[in-house]
Amino acid sequence: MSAAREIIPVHALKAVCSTCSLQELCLPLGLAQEEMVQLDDAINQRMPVRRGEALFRLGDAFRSLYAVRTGFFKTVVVSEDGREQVTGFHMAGELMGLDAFGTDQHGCTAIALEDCEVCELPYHRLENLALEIPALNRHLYKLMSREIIRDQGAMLLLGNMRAEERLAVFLLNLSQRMAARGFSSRQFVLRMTREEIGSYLGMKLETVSRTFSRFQQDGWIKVQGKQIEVLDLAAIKQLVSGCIGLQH
Amino acid sequence: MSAAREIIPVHALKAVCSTCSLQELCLPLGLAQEEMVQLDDAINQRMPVRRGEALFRLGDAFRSLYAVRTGFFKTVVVSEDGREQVTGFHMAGELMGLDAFGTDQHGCTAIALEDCEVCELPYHRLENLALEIPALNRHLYKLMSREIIRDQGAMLLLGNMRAEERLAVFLLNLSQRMAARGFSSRQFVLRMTREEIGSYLGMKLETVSRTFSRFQQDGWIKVQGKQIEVLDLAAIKQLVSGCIGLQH
DNA sequence: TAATCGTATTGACCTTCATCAAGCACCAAT
DNA sequence: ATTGGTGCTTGATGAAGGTCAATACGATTA
Repeated sequence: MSAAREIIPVHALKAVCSTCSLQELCLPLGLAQEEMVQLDDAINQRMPVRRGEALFRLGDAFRSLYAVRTGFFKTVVVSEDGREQVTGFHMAGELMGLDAFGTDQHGCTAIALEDCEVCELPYHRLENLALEIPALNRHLYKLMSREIIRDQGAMLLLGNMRAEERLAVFLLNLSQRMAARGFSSRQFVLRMTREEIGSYLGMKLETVSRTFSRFQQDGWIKVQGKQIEVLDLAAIKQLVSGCIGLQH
Repeated sequence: MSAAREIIPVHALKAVCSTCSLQELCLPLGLAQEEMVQLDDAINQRMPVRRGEALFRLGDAFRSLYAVRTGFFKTVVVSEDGREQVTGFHMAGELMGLDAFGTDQHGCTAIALEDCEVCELPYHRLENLALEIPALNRHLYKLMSREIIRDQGAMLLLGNMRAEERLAVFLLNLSQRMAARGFSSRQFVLRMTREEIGSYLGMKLETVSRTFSRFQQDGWIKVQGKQIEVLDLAAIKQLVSGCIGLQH
């Protein structure tokens, strides 16, 4: 990304929400054409983030929301003694920073799990625009409440489900989100380590590994390191039937 | 709701945020006097809810936010097969329904754990008012992001902590919230059952009970059914030092 | 006062998962 | 090709907490 980027004239970086393929998954969902053009003006485009880098850190001053354009992020909360909990994984079209929206500090740390590109949405511009465009304001409410519901689903998962069920929910959720972006829902690459999956699901990396192996023995999936192939979707769904999932 | 409410003249139910003692904990926090009067107009006052009744249910059409005036609520999510997860406990000054704000359906069920009174904040009025009063709009953002952070704290708790730590965090959190409302932080009555505590903390009611007993043996608290007395706050804080808490 | 129902406590036992440990696979850098 | 690093797999063992069950308590109603 980087090298070529310097050459592109600034105006070419503008006006993108209105033509962006991620519209339907992202912030401008449901805006009228002219409103979307207004939104374009409020956005800083195509900020690259390299693998391993933090886009923002817990405690940083909150200035902007970020939308993932390409790549994959994790968000984490770190406790004083260093224990780390992954609070979510974020892919193209998803917003990060909502947990700080309207406050002055970020509430988590966002780290790129591969080379990424994000759109920056400066808070003050977004706020002003939202006051002018009721549909946008309402959409922001909606995105935040969706985030709350998603977290509550995760609480249910962490509080009530066994290791097998957790991992099944995780796989299904990932598979659905891949499908929503036009990728295969049967075959995909995990961008995160076993340890990160474990942290998110409240189990140890060894248990994640063992559970993957068991799913493979049962013929439900094929695992080769980070490469996952779903062989028996029905069986996995069966396992989690009756559980509330991790919607996104 | 019922009997007594019909008799009270409507004007007597109005104009309260501006004089309500819960201001500092509730929605109008930080509003100017005149803005608060505008808010008064948008609010329906003093809706009673009897113990055991649902204020709203998961799937109900979302029409209003509710602020607890007096009493104590739990919110729960129910999975298809009937498993129930308590997602939060709510006391005076706290808002319920934020997880549905801007959407059309409630995302959880709110049940009164004792006889309660709530203020109803109809969504359409609140939305219109927020578009007029930027400070109110921003405060709504802030309340929602605080809810997200609270849930993420709960995820950390459910994913990383042992039973003792969870219960300690729970007690400390409750104690602080009592103090913030002018009640004793050393002595209070649990409004919820052991099973509800367990559901919230991701453990079984027997484990809750055993852990309470152990705390009592250690001389940290005195338990008599629902009556709790905190004897050694420092010891409890020590136990959770290094854990991210359940802020509220 | 007794009877009943929901709630709480406590014990005995068992399952699940964490922990500790060893070895392997893969990639990057020299 | 060799070395080192990081991440993954798998096994053996133990601890934490779940499950089942018996009993007690406490509030409400008969």
